[in-house]
Amino acid sequence: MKIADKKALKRESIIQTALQLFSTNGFHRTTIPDIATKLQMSVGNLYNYFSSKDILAQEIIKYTSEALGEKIREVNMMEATAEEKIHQIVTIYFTMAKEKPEMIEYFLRVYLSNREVFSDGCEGMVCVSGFITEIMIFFDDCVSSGELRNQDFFSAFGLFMGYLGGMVFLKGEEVLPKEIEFYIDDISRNIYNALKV
Amino acid sequence: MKIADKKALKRESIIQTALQLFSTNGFHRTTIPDIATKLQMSVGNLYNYFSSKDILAQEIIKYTSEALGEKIREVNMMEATAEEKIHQIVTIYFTMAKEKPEMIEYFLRVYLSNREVFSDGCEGMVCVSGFITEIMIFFDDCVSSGELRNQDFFSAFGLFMGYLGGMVFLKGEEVLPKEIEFYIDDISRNIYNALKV
Amino acid sequence: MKIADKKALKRESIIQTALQLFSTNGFHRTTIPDIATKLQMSVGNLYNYFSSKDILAQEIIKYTSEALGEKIREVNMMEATAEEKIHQIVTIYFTMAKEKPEMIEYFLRVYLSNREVFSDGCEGMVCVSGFITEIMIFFDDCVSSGELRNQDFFSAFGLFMGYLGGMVFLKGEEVLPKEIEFYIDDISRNIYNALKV
Amino acid sequence: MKIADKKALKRESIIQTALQLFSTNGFHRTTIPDIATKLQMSVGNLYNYFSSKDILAQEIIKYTSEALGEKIREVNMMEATAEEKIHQIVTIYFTMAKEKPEMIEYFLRVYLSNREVFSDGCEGMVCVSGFITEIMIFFDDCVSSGELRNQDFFSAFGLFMGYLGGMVFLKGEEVLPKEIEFYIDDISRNIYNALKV
DNA sequence: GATGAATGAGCTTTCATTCAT
DNA sequence: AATGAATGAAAGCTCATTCAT
Repeated sequence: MKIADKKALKRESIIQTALQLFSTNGFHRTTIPDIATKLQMSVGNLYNYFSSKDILAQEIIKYTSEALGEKIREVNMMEATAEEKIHQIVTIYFTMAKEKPEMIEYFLRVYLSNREVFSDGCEGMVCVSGFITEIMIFFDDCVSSGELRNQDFFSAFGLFMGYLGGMVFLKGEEVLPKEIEFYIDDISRNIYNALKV
Repeated sequence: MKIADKKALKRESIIQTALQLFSTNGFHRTTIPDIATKLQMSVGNLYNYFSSKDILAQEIIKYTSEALGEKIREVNMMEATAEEKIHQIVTIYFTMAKEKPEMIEYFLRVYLSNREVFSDGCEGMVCVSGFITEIMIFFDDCVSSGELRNQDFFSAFGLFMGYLGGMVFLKGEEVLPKEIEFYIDDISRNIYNALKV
Repeated sequence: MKIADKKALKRESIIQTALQLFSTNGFHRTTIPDIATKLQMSVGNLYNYFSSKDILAQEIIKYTSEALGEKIREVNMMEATAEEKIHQIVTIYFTMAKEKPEMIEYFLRVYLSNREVFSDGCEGMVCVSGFITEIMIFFDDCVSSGELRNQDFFSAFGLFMGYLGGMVFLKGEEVLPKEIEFYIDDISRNIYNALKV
Repeated sequence: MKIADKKALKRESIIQTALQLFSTNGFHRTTIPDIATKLQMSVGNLYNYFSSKDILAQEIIKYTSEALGEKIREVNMMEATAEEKIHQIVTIYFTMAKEKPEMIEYFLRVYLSNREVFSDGCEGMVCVSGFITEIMIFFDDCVSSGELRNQDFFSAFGLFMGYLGGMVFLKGEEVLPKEIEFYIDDISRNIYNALKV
């Protein structure tokens, strides 16, 4: 294997390990030595891959945003009604929150919660464009097809993301009386009703 | 003035000053000396009023939750349709986010974002019950009157709070192309459509 | 009651309360507010009686030394053999350690353990002379009567006090397999054998 | 030199410096920056070797206990009568108290005097077992050989340690009219008389 | 590339003491 | 005499980052 490849591989393993630790314990409660220890590498060497803790956090959000965007892209490419697509997206989101929660937790617990960390390098939404772009495509497609009402994108985006994020937050707080999947149908219906023509 | 009153007054002035600093700079970036300096009091004396930084943060969220709950209570007591009430609540929320942003920012940037701080003393939603109770009353009333569909409370609550919180978050990130008031009508309509019978 | 008497009474109640708290929790772990709270008086007023925490500690050791000296004085006035008197003193010491442990604990845990506190005002043994004097009298009497060997006083004093203090320390550490009374006979005998002619 | 060796060496130099400062100035009057400054190292780095001030104090007592036990072990291996061995132990103890006083001072002024510090990690006598074990061996040997009376170990141990410790304490208080060596013969004799058959 | 010892500013919290009332 | 709010220096500890090896 080429050296560049090895480096890329290690880079990704750092991202994944840090993603998990940050999601589980929070950004400030996770130290660079924690991450290095879990990776069985030295702190000094970790700094050869990411020049600061903040930069690492920023790379993780880009990575995560791409990965989530990828999932939505699959939905966008499906032949399906808007209603079905909404149901799909909600299902993906909640299933992920349940089975591989790191990414969504990272969004909620790290990205949204520690804005200082992202203020220099991820201004606006540049580090999450991978994900937002796909939502935008979904919305535009459904407006074009006449299934969803034409309205300001952010009104729709806020509904989608705020709603889903809020539910996962409530789940994290353990205040939801039922398992998160239980809410899929209700919520998909609410979103569809909100946005349909 | 009675001593007890003076103490209560000072207590409240601490809460308000800390609320502002925490909202603006974040919990971890605000130090106890920062708060004391702004209040022109000594660090030690501040600890006579709140026994730790975490406790202070918890008292602030209770205070804030009461204040927001109070606003919603007024809506609950109005004679109005569900649609009008939703519009009212959205208006209140966005107006507050614009004109007195500390409280809503505190919800988003301190309470939701630093769960460790609230995990011991504000488990579940006990410290925000003042606010949640009113939302619950609003929802129950509108279901009883046959205006809103009867569904799991959390499905509705997540929509409301996630949506509104998400929009204010986007505003904070300065990604919204328009002023926040611009979205009031769209969002009220979306929420009403989502929840109506 | 005269004012001076009332003051003396309050002074003594402060001494006794502080004695108990210092013995139980240690000098540094007991705060002036702790003492004031237990006495239901204000810290400011407490300072009207004792001008500093160190001064208070010094007054307590004088008080305690007098009280323990008083007990030994009673033994000194008894008609009894040296062996019997030794047994008496050991019994008094251990009984006290068991039933009213504050004073002996104060000796061990406060006086002996926080020398800085006593270095300015209780140099040498001036604050415990009440107690030492009686031990000295006991020893001189028994030497005069030909029952104990004539030796340097400190050789004898160190034996007595080190031995008894050491046993109570071991008791405090809960390493003694038996109750402290169990050791009275052995220890009295050892001391007597050590000192007899 | 290997890195591990260097680390062990530094660890020991920390122990010795801290031992000296704690003995001289007391545990609470010695700060971590004091120790670091004297060692010409940073506070943070000191914490790489000992995770807290309490842990450091505990490691010192183990180290000290081993060192003192070693000295007693040599006596235990001598061919000598009980009387001679007692004289040896007393001589060792007092010589040490005079010439390298840190260790014994540490026992008296740190270990015995700040029990809170040792209560979590050095319960009972686990951190001083190196020393106690040797005293126990000494005592058992002399009982087996018929030279000392068979009695509860703690009765004998308390005599030894309380007595010697008490004398060194008196020395520290500068109340002894003579140099400490002066008392060796008297005290050895007293101990022997106390314990002999 | 890899190591991990070293740095040191910065944090929260404590508490003896004072003093205006 | 009595109050207790106020002071502020000082402590233990953390951790992102550096750099000699």
